[in-house]
Amino acid sequence: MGLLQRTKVCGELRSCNAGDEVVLNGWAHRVRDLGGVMFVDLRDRSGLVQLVLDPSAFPNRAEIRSETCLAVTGKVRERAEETKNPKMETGDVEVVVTGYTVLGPSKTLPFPLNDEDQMVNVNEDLRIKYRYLDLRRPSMYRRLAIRSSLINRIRRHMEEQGFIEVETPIITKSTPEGARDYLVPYRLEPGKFYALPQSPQQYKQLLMVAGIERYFQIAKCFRDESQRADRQPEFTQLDLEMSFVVQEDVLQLTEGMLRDVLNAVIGQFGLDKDPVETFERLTFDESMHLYGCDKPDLRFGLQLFDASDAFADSEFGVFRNAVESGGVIRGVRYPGGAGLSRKEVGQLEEFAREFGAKGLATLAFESENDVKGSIAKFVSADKAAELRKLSGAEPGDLLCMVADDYATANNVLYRLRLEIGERCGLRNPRELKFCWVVDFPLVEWDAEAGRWSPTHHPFTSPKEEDLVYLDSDPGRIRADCYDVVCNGTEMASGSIRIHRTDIQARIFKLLGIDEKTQQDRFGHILEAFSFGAPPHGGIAPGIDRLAMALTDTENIREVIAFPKVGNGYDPLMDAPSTVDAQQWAELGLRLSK
RNA sequence: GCGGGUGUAGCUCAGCGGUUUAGAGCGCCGGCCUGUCACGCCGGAGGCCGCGGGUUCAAAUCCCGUCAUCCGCGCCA
Repeated sequence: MGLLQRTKVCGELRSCNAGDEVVLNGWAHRVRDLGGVMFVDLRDRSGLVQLVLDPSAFPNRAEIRSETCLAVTGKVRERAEETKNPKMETGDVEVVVTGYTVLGPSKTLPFPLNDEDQMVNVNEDLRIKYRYLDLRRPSMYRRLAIRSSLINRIRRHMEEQGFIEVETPIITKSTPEGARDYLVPYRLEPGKFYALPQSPQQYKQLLMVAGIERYFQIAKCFRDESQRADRQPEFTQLDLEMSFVVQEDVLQLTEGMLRDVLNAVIGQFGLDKDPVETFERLTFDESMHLYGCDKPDLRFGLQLFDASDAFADSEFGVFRNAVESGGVIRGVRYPGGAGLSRKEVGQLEEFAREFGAKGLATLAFESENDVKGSIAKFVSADKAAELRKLSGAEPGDLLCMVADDYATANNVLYRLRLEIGERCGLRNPRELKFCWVVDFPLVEWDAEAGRWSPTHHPFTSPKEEDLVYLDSDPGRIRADCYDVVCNGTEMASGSIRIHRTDIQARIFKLLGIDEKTQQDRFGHILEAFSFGAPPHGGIAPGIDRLAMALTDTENIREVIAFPKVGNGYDPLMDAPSTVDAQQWAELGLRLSK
């Protein structure tokens, strides 16, 4: 007997189908055997519908258990009014079963699939080990469907804008700058390795030399670095590159694409999100000054304030010394924080210390002119008024201040601002607040290595007007480099690239990459640029992170079908795994132990 | 590499200022039940308390180590 194939899907059945003879395929989501009558909620990807079985007709009905895969024939019936279930989409009807076939019996499950409340706490490694079960949950299916729609709409939008998708190699060349590479041994010449791409960066620039002009790719990228809640060893980016453009062109195209696509997905799935609006723009310097970081969460204000001048002549030695030695006094306002207990303020200070603060000075505005807190005795009434003006503090607020070098103070206050925003519930969960951060510095000083290192990558174009600082003050050179930030998370990063070999040579020199290294690592691309390279630039938005933002998930694993756990291990496939002796031999490898 | 959390029944958790037989809910097995929709009722099985060592008359509980996992720092051009 062949497969009894469905004529309807579970989730589509309504009162108007009453009387229809139907065949359904799906899984037993819940089973309720009352003795004289048995109910089964049958689930397929469209939803649930209730089956009714007459026990006398089905003596083997006990074989229908949770997650048994079934083919069912039956007749749709409108339920009696008092037995309708308004909580179910299909709750007005039920299917009276005339026959069924068990397509696939199921063992007892390792965790319950029919209780989303309990599922939120199930061990992640267990969920991932049994991902094929985990993905049966409607909430997981929905996330994958949202991701699919996101990717499809991106592809459509990009093609409409004249881009073509080009696949670039997964097995390619190691580039030791930046993240650690995943390496693949080369069988024919032991000791040589391919690498998996950290991004298709060099290929897409070669495609510009190749005259493709508008390239994109839904690209898998690989980085062998330690994970976070929003970082996996392999992830997906919309990689794109354009020729004959300036920074503004890339910004316009990217913003238009993201807004169109995200708003369409929000509409299609009825997501709990307000439409994405025009992106704000901040320079890197502004962002650092106002928010202490290059990825500000703009869902709330609480901009940092700078009280260095106010405390330059302070009686408070710590502050005065900090300013005298070139540091800063910066702070953030904690709305309503004046009411915090001594212990709670201590916890805030502890929090600040974790990120490098030497201490946390606090000043509570109990009322208009009544200040308390760790530095209150050094703050005159005039100073208090000045601070109130600087910080925007109102009665009941607490000011948290840090004296340190600019970078450390910013880092501490960046984290503290987010913490305060969280505690005060200032984030609107419906909001996807996008912004551009532009004008990043080209290079930053790597104290450990004792040299300049690229903020983005070595092909990033410096702003022409800043090239005058190349020899005198490289840290002052700004780049045509830009990030998309949403709700405090970096969503995309891009730049205009260097297409002139003379400028590229000067940048390599600045970065301390000598002639030989240039040839070994980048010879192919440098030569390519000598054959009429067009000006070009691009960007790469992270698909996983966009999917996270849309689905309100805190963890990247929730939007990836088959993720790895924290140490890069895959409990489902049991990878990485050992390989047999012959494979070692073929690759000319042995363990040095 | 570092810091913090967690690890007890198939799942989620309680117990952890040492003590007799380690508990609950869900699930599972058996029985009853004709309108449930987290069905209900009765009964039952199920535990190297992550692993190793130590302290103690006595350890799930205290100490040390170790492994796994989660979150974060470093790292992620």
